[in-house]
Amino acid sequence: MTRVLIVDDEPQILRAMRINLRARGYEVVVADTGAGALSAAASAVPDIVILDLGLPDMDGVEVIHGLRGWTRVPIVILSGRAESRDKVGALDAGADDYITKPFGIDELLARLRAVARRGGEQGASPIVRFGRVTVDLAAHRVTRAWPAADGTDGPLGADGRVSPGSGAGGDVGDVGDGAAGEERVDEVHLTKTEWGLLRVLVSHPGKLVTQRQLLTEVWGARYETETHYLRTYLNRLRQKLEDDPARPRHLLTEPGMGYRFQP
Amino acid sequence: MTRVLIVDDEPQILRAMRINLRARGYEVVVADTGAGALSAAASAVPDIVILDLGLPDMDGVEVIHGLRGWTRVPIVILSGRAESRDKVGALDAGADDYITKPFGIDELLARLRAVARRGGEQGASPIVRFGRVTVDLAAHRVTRAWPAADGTDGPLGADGRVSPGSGAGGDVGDVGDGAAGEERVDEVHLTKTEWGLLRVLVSHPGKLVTQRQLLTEVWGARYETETHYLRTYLNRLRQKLEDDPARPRHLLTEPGMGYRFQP
DNA sequence: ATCCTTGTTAACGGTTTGTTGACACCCCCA
DNA sequence: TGGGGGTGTCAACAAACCGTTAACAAGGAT
Repeated sequence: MTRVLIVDDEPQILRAMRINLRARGYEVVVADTGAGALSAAASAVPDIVILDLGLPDMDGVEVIHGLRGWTRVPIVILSGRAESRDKVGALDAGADDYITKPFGIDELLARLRAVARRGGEQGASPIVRFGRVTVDLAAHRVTRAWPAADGTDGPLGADGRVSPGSGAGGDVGDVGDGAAGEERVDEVHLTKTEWGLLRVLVSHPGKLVTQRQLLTEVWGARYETETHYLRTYLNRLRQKLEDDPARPRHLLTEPGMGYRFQP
Repeated sequence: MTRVLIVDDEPQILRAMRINLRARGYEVVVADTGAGALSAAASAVPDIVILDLGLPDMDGVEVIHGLRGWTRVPIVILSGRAESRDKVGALDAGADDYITKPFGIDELLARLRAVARRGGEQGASPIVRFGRVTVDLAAHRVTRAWPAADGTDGPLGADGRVSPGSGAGGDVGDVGDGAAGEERVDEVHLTKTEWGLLRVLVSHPGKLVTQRQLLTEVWGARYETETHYLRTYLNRLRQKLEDDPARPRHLLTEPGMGYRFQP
């Protein structure tokens, strides 16, 4: 879900936009000062920032500079001033679009889609690595490197049996050629549910995620009590991703509370 | 130097903008029709396109679609129409910004800098190759090379029967002459829908594309649930493009999630 | 020691997907 | 105006996949 930070000092505008954007499926975070905007952008890490230029504590261009110092998040300016000088200043400071009030909500939404579209395509795709596993959240792709030292280990267990859920039509195939001393990199095929679970966990690196949160985000609110799903699927993920599934090092259990992804 | 393609049918505007942009250090290419814009974009490969919506030969949104079919070059719309409906249509078709006339040249230049700032980082080759297939996104053309080793194989199966979905009036004809040791290269004819599907997939190489995204981009938002279209058309594409359509290596299914183009 | 939570494995069956074929529509052409 | 090839849409069936469930083992806490 796209997360939008709205920065405006007029409560009624803030409220109207929050309602509108939430109704369109955006996740909304708000701030009503420039300083609040900068700290909210750092903590909430929004996908888009909507910034009103007429803030009480800071000049709008200063806010843009403050953001651009460390992030390339798309910034859409809302302003009552339609003068060319203001637009040029804001755009050259690093804003991506400039809309003058009054504006239509449809136009705002279309412009948000436009900047989000561009913003989403570029930039380092969010890649998470742990152990020998690489998770590409944008491409929905998981790869796992296997040591080639002994040459025989790999997706096939020591007993030669195909481990359940790996191989068997799911894997695309080896990328490496298996030559001695080289690493083999295999695609790890995850089902929709497995992927959803892994996504939630790696999105909160190092943090404890409660069972309830996992169940609602992956299965839906009605599954809040089906904790055995978590056990089954954590087991599957560990089988596919952990070097020693019986002694997980990255997908950890916090008994009585939930699970934790340890990078 | 940044190359800008200006598309407008009013000579005086064309002239004024050419002078202004050249004075600012831009290289300027012009076109005064939609068709001319598409061919100029393909041959001149501009860094930015400035597009007037009121062209005589094509609807502006069609031009945007024609460009977005193969390139992500930033598109800035100029239009006399300020209605929300026009803006939304153009932006959702893939435009990056929308400026209503009359406009200040300073604002235009600032918006060009804003889109160029982001656009310069990407840019993909309009030609995609995988296996024996070459996809030219700019020319809307797909070719497939056949091994000439045994001399008899090709679009005709070993039993002499025309393989379903290829050939059968679709192929334009052999380009190669079939001499021993040479490769034969055949045009692969794709229908509009097939092309749209392939375009979306190869535009996101290696990434998973959800069923919803494919359906909305190729068929439209109202077809979001018609997943059987995807199955039918993926089958057709595999028949035409995969060496072994039953075991696709490049047009892959991710069960429950979507499809992936694997270069 | 016993109970509760968690881990592990296997199997069933519904759902999704692949595949084929039929049919209506449209445009071009005679 | 009628015919025919090409295309989009839809239905039906087979096959593969994966969510769900069950059963039991293991570990830890009270």
